[in-house]
Parts: sequence; C-alpha cells; structure tokens
Amino acid sequence: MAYWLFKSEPETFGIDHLIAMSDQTEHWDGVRNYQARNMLRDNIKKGDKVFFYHSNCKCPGIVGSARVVKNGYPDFTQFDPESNYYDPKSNADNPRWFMVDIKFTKKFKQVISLEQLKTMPALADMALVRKGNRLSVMPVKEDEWQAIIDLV
DNA sequence: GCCAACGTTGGC
DNA sequence: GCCAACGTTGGC
Repeated sequence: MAYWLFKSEPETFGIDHLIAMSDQTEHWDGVRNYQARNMLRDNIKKGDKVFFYHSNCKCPGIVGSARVVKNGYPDFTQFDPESNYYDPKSNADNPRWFMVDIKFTKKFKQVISLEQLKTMPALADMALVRKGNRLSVMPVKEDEWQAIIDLV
C-alpha cells in the first residue's frame, strides 16, 4: 500500500464535489503531465491512500483523504473533442493519459494549510513544500503521511 | 539535440 | 493580478 497527494482547485473539483458524487467516488481525470501520468498508470493502486489538496485558492492545503478504488485506466476525456482535456494527438490504441478512481474517506475538521506543512521538519523533502513545484499528483512517504495524519 | 519562446501552475 | 518556476513546443 502506498500514499499519494492529489491537487485540485476547489472551485473546479474540491473535496465537497467528491462527497457529492454518487457513492462518493469519482475518476481523477484531466492530469496532463507525464510524470503524474506515469504514476497514475503504473504506481497508484487500488487500496492506496490519498491526501486531497486544494490549490490555487485562498487557503491552499490538505483538506481530507480518500482511497484509490480503481487502478489506472485511460482518461476518456482525452478523446472527447468537447472536453477541456481533449488531446487530438492521443489515440485509443495507445492512450496518452490515464486516471484512477478515488472514493472519499474523510474531510478534516480544519484545513492543514500549506503554511503549516512548510514548518514541519518531517515534510522537508516533500515536493509539495518546495518552491516551484507543479506536480498535481505526487508520492507521500509513510512517515510523511503519519506526520500529517497526526495533526488531524 | 539544443534552446528560446511560450503557456501553465499556483502561491502570494 | 503578478510573476517565478517549470514543462512543452518547434525552429534550426
């Protein structure tokens, strides 16, 4: 079992959107970065745990957790010309982009803010707290997960 | 294969 | 809204 952190803009798809989905489950579509794609396709497995992070908002931080309920499979939005995530260079025989399904686990009583995360020595190695990081899907080490969970 | 230009991310 | 950081694109 592994741990991950997924970023999303709360106005686009926040944790409350996940809670509102049927079975509190949703596919994590729209990732268009190769490093993140590789993780979605190869490494993120059913049963893994995920921190749900809100980015690009007034209070960026971890707002809750979820778990992976379906292994990586082709992101169908890449084939939909109507979608913002449409990729004309991808084809069905060799899909370029992948996604997993996640199910809501928990919404934290308060946001664990990026500001707070940055102060934690246990998290110093996380890409999240480093300058210029743009990965929207990233691995979390077990001890990092624990250090964060201990705050809840 | 290099690298400048460009677009996007995301904190502030 | 600004802008630094970074990934991608495309000309050469």
